[in-house]
Amino acid sequence: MRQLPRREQNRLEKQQRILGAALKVFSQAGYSGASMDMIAAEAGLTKPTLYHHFASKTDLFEAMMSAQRDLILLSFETAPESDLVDHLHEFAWNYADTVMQPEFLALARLTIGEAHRFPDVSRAYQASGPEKVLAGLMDLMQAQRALGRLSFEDAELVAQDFWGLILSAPRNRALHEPDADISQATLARYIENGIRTFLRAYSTDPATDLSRLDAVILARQADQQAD
Amino acid sequence: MRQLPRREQNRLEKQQRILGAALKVFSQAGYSGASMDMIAAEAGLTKPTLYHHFASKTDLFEAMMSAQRDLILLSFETAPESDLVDHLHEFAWNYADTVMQPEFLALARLTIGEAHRFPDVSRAYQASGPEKVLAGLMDLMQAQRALGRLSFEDAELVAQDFWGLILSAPRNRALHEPDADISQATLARYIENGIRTFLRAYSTDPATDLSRLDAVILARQADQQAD
Amino acid sequence: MRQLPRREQNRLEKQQRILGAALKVFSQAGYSGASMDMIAAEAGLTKPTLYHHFASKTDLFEAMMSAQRDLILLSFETAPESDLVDHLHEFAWNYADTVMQPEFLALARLTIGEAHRFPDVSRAYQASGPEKVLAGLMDLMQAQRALGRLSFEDAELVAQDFWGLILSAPRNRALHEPDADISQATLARYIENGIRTFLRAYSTDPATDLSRLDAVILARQADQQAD
Amino acid sequence: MRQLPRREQNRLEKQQRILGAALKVFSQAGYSGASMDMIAAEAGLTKPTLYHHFASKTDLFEAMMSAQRDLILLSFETAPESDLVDHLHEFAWNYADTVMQPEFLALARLTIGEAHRFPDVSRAYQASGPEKVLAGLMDLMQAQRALGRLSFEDAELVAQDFWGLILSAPRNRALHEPDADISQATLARYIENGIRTFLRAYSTDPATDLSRLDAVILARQADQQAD
DNA sequence: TATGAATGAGCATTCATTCAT
DNA sequence: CATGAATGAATGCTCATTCAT
Repeated sequence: MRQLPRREQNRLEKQQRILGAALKVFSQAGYSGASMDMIAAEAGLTKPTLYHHFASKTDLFEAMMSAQRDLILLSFETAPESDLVDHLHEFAWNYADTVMQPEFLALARLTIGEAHRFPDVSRAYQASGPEKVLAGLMDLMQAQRALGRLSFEDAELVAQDFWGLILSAPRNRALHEPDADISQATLARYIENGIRTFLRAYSTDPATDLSRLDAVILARQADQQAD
Repeated sequence: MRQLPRREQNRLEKQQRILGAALKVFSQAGYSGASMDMIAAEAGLTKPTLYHHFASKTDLFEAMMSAQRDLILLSFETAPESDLVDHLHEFAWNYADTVMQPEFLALARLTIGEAHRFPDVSRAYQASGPEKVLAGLMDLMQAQRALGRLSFEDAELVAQDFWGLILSAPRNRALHEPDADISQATLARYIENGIRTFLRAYSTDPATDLSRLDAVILARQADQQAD
Repeated sequence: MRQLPRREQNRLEKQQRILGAALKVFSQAGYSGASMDMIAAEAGLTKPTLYHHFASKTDLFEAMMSAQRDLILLSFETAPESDLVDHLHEFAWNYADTVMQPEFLALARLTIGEAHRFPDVSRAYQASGPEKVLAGLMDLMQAQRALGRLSFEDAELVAQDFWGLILSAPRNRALHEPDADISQATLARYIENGIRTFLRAYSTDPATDLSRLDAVILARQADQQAD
Repeated sequence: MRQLPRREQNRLEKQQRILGAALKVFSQAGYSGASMDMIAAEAGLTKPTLYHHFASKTDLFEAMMSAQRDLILLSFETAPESDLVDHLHEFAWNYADTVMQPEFLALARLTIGEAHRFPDVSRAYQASGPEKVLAGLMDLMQAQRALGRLSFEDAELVAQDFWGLILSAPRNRALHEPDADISQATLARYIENGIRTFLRAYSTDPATDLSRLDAVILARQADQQAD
């Protein structure tokens, strides 16, 4: 398909390797704590070669962030489900699985920690990550309202309620405790409770939806044990 | 009351000054980006004097964090209200006013950004901040359940739902965008919506409580305009 | 006439371009301050191409200096005048116009500044510039002595007196103040005074020659205004 | 007399040592060619200590130049002589002995070579060196005119004539050839010829003055051999 | 107890030069 | 022939930390 000349391909490969090393080192040490030497060593090349590809430390940082942003965007491709509960459940887990990955959390810590130094980077990250998700959630909510399954006025607030209910607690803990890997069980506890609370507040038929939720949860548990 | 010898008092005063300077500089530049020179200059003394009081940069960082933690604890003394809605509303605003202050946010960014380097500090911060709040919220929830005003099973999850509903959205945005000062009006939008959602999900008498909420909100608005 | 194969011609053309770029960059930044990157960029080619033509930075510097020396030699072709005063006046202006050009001065500053590092280059420059001029001046002086117009013993000293009288002051200033462009009027002041002093000291008929000088000066002024 | 606290004295001593090292290294290698490491090594201390005393390379360069300028000013304290010929002779040798010293020449080469990069330094050097001398010379000339010994109109031009006659030739050669140490005999040849030419052009009684000059020259030669 | 001065190690960045293509 | 990419060695400058006073 793509037929790049070998030169160009080599170049891109190497840039990719540098960006990967930068992600790793910056994530672990922060912007100031990371040194170009560390990144070069991690990428397996010398410092001048690094500078051959990226003109400065800030440039490298911004390029790495920008590249990560593109990856984030790829991560949020939800397969839409027709049923309300299926849809919410699917969305929640899809998002949680993405966002709770260690690399993702490390990146978020980095962005937050360097927000003062790189306000633009931080804003851009926010725009292409969380705000993108919010937009997806709003679509979901409005679709379900159109089907008569949800009842609300302000789609944005509803979307944010949903996010806050399912993920804010574990993500906050994960942000502050880098070593604590939060188990799938713990995650399930928050997510399932969050959906339940959400349904009680917004569903037009909470009783049916809550028992449907129990079924979906059981199905998922069975699925997991099969693996 | 205080009967410290003048020597000791001087010493404490100076330490306080150093810790203040450290907070300011670390918040703005991060741990690695901050230099002992900057902190000494900000505190108006020389570097060796700094080292006389704190043995190393890490020590100073940890001492500053510890001191801040104590201040955080002081901040969360809620005046309990008898009525459910009053109580939730009071709690939400009390907490929001504390937690959304610029210095508080800067500190949170710092903790999160340095979580890799100082896992203990970060965990301790978490324990004395958010977890303390959570405990308070759980008490509140259980008291209201005892009065028959709320209906739920797991107090911890309910407390976390409440927190996620009222503050996760604006706090997240504030963490990523250090310059965006979030207006009281915006904050009110999230908080009021959060309480409403919460009542719909957990109140034993949502209709009454929601109209009570409207009244409380109006009262607050009147209060604000009086100032 | 020129029957070089096109290859060779191309090669020489490129070398010329490199030498021009080197002159410009070295003049502005000095030897150490200039980088091969800057020179390559100025010449519009890549570094390895540069190294293909010149084996090292020192080589390039020396080649450039050598080339400039050849240009200097071309510059001093005086049209001899029969009359003493005409001859001195002509010579003085011819020389001044050459030597006070910005590029010439920049080159002189470069040679002097790098005299420690490149003593041979500096000596060679001296030999093909100033010493060449001095030789020409000595011829002039001896010719005029043969005609009975000048009276002296040591031709070299007389030649040097002449040079010191007409140009040492403005050239010294120009060497130290690269931005001060010395006007034609200022130059005229020094040159005319220098010739006058010279005639008073060495002419066999000062009165006649001095009034002749006034006439020549007026003629020149008229000439200038005609342009 | 001077009673500086030992601290301050130590500090000044060390600064002096640094400035001396800077003079040496900058003179030999030029501004760009000199490194802070070389200067620190020459001064017998470490780089950070250097930076403790001078905030940057440019600062150090400028401070060194400024210090040298002060030394230059000290060098030109002529003991005035009553007789015209004595006075000129005395002045010429006093000036030549100062200006032809190797360190002085090295500094002049440095200033000229870096004139592009440090125009202010170069101008300041010019102002406190050559222009100071010129002013002294003008005073001398005017005093002698008042005594009826010289005849001229423009004192500045006369002063510059004198300078150009006695020193421009050897100084120019010395600037371009750092290794060629110009002998006292050579210097004498230029100086004595220069004064002679000057007297022929400006003295009101050239015959008397020229024979007086011969006497002065012989006296000097006798003096030299006595040493 | 507080300070000015010192230092070894490290930092981002650049340089002259070389090599595979 | 010309180029993009690579590198070892500096370069200017800063840092956390220590010591003499």
